[in-house]
Amino acid sequence: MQRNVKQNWQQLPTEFYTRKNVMTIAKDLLGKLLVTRFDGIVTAGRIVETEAYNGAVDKASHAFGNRRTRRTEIMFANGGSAYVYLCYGMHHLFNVVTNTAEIPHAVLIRAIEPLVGMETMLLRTKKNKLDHSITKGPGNVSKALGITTNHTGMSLLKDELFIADDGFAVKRNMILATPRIGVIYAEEDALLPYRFIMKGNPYVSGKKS
DNA sequence: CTGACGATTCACT
DNA sequence: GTGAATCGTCAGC
Repeated sequence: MQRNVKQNWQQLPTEFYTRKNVMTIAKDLLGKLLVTRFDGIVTAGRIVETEAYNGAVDKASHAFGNRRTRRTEIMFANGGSAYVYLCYGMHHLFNVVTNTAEIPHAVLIRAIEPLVGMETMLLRTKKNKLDHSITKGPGNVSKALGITTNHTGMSLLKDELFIADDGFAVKRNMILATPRIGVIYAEEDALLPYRFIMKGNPYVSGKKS
């Protein structure tokens, strides 16, 4: 499998995550690499779809109204940690905690384009063919990269689970902002353009292949 | 302790 | 387009 892979990427520093505007961070995460190195096995992909969750004032956020529970506690930590939770009893959704302590911002990574460790991704997802479905949608991203709720709270500044910049340049006209997926319960906040996608990328979730 | 439900996915009509 | 799978979390009693 993938061991000792050459790293021409630079891990994002804490200052990337502690910024105050979560929509800006969600946009800046497009084009970056989400990397896992569990048991020495590297898998990575380029982020092509994200969603911002704007903390206490966002009805779509688990931390709306500063609601603190065992599950959401990590969102109140300083930026740069993982928030992973179980959705529908079977899907592990990976989020990046942002802003400083006590401000529960987060960015959901909804899709990546596989770059490193595709064989491992195929094993984890029990697929035998590398098609777009392997990392399209937040549940599939976590499955392919081996991320589970056991990783919630993990620091993104260490070397098991992190995000990196490989110099890939994302131009403004490559990005599209849309309403978020699956948050109709959020009433007026459901329509906010807090979802960011790389225009035309085949790994972006939603309609068409 | 109990029940309702979800930041989803996939197979099937 | 519709519905099942599947279980941790959380509000309410």
